[in-house]
Amino acid sequence: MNRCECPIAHSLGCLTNQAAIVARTFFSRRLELNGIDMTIEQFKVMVVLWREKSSTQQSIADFVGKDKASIARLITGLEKRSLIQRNTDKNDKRCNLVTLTPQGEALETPTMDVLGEAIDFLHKDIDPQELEITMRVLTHMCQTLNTPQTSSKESE
Amino acid sequence: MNRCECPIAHSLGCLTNQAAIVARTFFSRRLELNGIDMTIEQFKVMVVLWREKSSTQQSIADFVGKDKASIARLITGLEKRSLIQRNTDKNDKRCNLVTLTPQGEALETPTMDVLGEAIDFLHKDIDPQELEITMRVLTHMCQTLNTPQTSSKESE
DNA sequence: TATAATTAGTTGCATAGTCAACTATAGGAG
DNA sequence: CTCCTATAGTTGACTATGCAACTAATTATA
Repeated sequence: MNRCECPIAHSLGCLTNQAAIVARTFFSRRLELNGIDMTIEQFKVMVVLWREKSSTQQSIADFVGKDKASIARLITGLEKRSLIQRNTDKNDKRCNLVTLTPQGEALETPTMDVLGEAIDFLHKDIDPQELEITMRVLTHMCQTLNTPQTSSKESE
Repeated sequence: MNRCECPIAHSLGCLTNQAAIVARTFFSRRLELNGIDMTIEQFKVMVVLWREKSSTQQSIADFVGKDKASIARLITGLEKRSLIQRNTDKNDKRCNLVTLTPQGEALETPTMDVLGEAIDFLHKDIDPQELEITMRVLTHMCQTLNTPQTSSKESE
């Protein structure tokens, strides 16, 4: 049974959701097939660290758009896999400074290669102009729906 | 910090994911603001039941594209909220026939109204032609990536 | 300076998803 | 009729999410 079979798939909301699920599953399997033991969420955290080298948990949370509790648990998972280290910041003892281990650093190239291949595979038979329009519409969608919905509790 | 800030947001995969998250959050808040105590996943199950009136768990799973374990737990949640009933099928005792309670039926109109409003809000300032292209690209994406990835274990 | 407010992180709770192992039922082959 | 297989559902383990309550550290303020 096709995964796009959802009876309310005729809205952008539902369709993006289905597309996101298949994209996640696809990339996740790609990582697995290439022997990379990393979930997609952990991957996102790693992307931030590969760029920033060192970061607090809160700032990672801001980057990937999740709350600090989720990040704390993801970090714990990455720590178990020995891909990152967590150390208290000496200047601000509230903060943990998250840094890569050598193993974590070593995974950058192979992992980003898998990402590149996955993106190529996905983009290759989409008309460039239509792709561009789609990206624009989705970006617009993120911005529109991200606006707090005047529920008086996110007014700040 | 904007939720589309993910540093790898320049692929369709990542963008769809972000868009899906904001769409889910948006709709979820809409339901909440309208006093409808239902998660999005539960909502999807309800949509199937509003159409089919009665369904086995497996067939719901096929419709919404999740595995039977997920559906079993969603159904349990809906049962706790007294929106559905679970009864063994007399003709095939392996199956549970899931049916709506009066409360579950009564929620159809208000809930679908919220969905309609949410879709209108989302679609209203998107060019119809660009919307159509986007839907087509996303549908194509679902089909392309859904194909088993020749990993020799999904060969059947 | 002492108190209040803010910020970073952790933890518990509820929901959700996948996979795998399991039970019970059903249906087909011999 | 018995055995084998397939199917429906349940449950446990693991990962993930968001919210809220909590601690510890920091900063602002009175």
